Amino acid sequence: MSSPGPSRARHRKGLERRNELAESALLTLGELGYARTSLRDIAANSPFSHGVVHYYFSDKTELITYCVRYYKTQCVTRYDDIIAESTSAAGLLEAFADRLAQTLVEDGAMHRLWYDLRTQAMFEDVLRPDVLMIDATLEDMIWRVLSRYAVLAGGELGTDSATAYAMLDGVFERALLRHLAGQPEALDFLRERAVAMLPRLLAPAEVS
Amino acid sequence: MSSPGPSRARHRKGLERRNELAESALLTLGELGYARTSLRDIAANSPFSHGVVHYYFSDKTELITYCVRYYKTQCVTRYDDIIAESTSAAGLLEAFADRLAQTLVEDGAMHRLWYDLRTQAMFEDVLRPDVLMIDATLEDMIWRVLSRYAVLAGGELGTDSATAYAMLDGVFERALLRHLAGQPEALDFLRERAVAMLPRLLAPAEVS
DNA sequence: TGAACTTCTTGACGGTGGTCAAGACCTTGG
DNA sequence: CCAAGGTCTTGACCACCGTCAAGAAGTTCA
Repeated sequence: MSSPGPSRARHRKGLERRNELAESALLTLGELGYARTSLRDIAANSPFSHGVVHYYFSDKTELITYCVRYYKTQCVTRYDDIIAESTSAAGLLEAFADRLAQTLVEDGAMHRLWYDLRTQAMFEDVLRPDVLMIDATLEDMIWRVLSRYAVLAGGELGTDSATAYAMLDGVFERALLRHLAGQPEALDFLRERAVAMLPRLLAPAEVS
Repeated sequence: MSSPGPSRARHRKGLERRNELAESALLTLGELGYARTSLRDIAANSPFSHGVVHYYFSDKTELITYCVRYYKTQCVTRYDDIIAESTSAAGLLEAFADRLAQTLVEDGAMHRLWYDLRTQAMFEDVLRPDVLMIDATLEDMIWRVLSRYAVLAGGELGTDSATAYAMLDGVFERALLRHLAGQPEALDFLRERAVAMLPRLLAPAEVS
């Protein structure tokens, strides 16, 4: 055989390299965006040269989709400690809002990359399965927070997880854009709106 | 002077050509997305050749930003007739939800282009001013619907326009992605969630 | 040590994209 | 009719990108 083949590289310590490349790629993608990131850019921000990508990945899209899947592992447990440690509804509300604002600042590049990939999935079919899978995972993550909040607040949730996640995500996406645009009030907006939104997602006591 | 200069082309009937090119460009952009659309693609979907773009636009980014601004004129009045014609809260709710679902299907390409551009604005500074301006316009558009709904429902609005727009936009964006992914239930999801959301944006009578 | 295999680098190829310039085509006014 | 200027096409340029192949460098094991 002239080439070792990607199936070979997939085993052994090649998996470490794949993850290593994925991490470098995610950093570059978060900085430049999906469209402007080339394989040479990714390799330049890694300890390797540009040719090595085709040793561990057969295709550029395979690298991207692998990165997308790898990205998921970085964010699924972002609020789980808050869920476990909070003992009151107000405390969870505060901690959740703070964590939202914190990750928006610290992981801003990753978040905008996620929005970029999710939007590209509207154009490219190949990205859709992975994007929808991650979106469902994020939805579950938020739903766990809300469920815990409902228990602590002593109420029932009046919304499904899809709607709750979509609404919260819309607020977060807006805050991210404003924050990246240099508007400092975006952080307080996110915090305040998150605090105000969660109680409203509980089922109302009386229906008019 | 060797070239007539873009400032010359900006006057006279050149403005018609600019709009003509912008319309062709928007169609192509909506089909391929911002990243994969080249000037040659745009020209191919227009009555002109690829060189004419640089006669009316100095730069690719100038064409894009012009397109973004031109795009605004297509969507600002999308719900104004509903606002004017509705006579009951329930009627407005129904008409608004139907219109949402209708434009999601009919103008799907334009909507995903809008989300694409808004996301690219997180990476490229040049796009930010226009994107933020259009976002504010859309926010106003939604706010007009909500204000009218509050009047017809005989209540006060319990949210600011930024939050209301962000939440509704999150639901719409989700429905669009699912719709483009071939999930037929996305349309009903959008309709139902819109109908359920608007009443909740009114100020609650009692606070627990 | 040295052969076999894995891993990585280098350099090249075809294709595409933004940009520009030269000239053709068309319109207008004298 | 012709000249002048506006409008558009054609073709080329250079840079960049994905891809691949040939071989160098490193590793493993008898």
